Amino acid sequence: MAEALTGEAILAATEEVLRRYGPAKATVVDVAKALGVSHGSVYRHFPTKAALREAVTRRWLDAIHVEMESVLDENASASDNLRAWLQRLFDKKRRSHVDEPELFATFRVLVSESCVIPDYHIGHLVGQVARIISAGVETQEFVTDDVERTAKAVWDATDMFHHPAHAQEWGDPHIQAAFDAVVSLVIAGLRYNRTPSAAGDA
Amino acid sequence: MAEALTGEAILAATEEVLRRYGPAKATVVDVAKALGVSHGSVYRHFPTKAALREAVTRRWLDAIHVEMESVLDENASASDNLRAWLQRLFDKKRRSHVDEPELFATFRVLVSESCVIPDYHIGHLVGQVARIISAGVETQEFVTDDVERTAKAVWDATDMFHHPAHAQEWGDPHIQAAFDAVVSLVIAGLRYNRTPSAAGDA
DNA sequence: GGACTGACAGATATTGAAATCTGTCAGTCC
DNA sequence: GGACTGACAGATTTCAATATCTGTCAGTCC
Repeated sequence: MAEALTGEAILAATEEVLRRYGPAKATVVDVAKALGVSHGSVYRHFPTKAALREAVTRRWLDAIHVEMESVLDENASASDNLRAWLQRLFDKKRRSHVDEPELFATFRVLVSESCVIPDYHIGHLVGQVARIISAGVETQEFVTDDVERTAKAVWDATDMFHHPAHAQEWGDPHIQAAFDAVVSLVIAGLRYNRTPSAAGDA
Repeated sequence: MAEALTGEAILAATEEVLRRYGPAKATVVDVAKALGVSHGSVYRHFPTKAALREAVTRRWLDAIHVEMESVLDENASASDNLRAWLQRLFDKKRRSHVDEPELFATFRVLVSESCVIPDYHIGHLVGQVARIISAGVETQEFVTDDVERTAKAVWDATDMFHHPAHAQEWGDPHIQAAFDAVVSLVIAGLRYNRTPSAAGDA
């Protein structure tokens, strides 16, 4: 007998099968075949095909979360940190989409298959934005009375630069200019932001 | 013989067929059947099925453009005008999506089928935003050195409240709060906005 | 003579039978 | 005894035959 079948080995094989066949064709039988076991064995470690795919997706997203953490620079201004963080996220997604379109599409499908994964991913990244904004509020660079709410607004306002539904627009030669314009507008807004109830005054 | 077959009659029949059968099933033969003519006659007025669909779509979008014009109030502040305009657009799209999901989906498909229609639609609406911002700059309510560029940034920043790709999120009970937060952030940014080259200073 | 028809060729969509896949579980093997 | 197998039922997918649709055009009708 070879080494024992581990959840980790199954995850690696699943990712490989997904890369090779894409999300529509990758089957549990393929994964088992790649591992040289029967597909019944895979079900001993993961209750369903959906759970297996979700585990692969979560592992992939966690790597992105860690990478994004490393962008923050304690010595930089909050504006610069926010701009650099957003730029890094945009660059990562855009490059992934341009350089490996099939792989990008595969993970796009995987993320959208799950009900909890998108919330998990977005919640984590908005949390990072909130930390940047919070630091800016402490240095009085930014003004806001609700950091969480404002972080979500920044996330939403930059949506077209991270939401995969807009991936096709990321190839446009003017996309970087559009990104710069939105981020400048958002950062200007953070310097003097009010809640809607107080924002009507001219 | 009945009255002569007009382009207008064909457009009306096409819209009716699209409403009834949806974009995937609606055929030129159906349109001809609805008009009591052979499908060859339809091709005397429109060179292709795509051209026919595009004409229907353009007529539909033009009605929206006219409606949006009527939101502007010369006596209101630029902030109020911008907020009201964006809110109206959001309400229109959201209601259309919630009240008549099939019809909304149909026109969503029609718009995405054409290469020129989306640019036509977005160009027109961004032009209206530019006029609102321009008025705000004249009254010194807003600050920007490039109205067109800023108008596009406002459009992009509010993307998730008008782009049909986000329609499914419009049913979320918190969506209005998210809208308010983004619009407040954007309007705050318009009051003190700079180009990226000058935006790095803290 | 100009608006319309209807048959046609090639392209596209539909359908249902056959193949494959998911998830289960009694049984095998060390 | 616990990890694994492989046959199985029901659900899903594939594929090729069949039907329909698009766009054309010679011919019909007023």
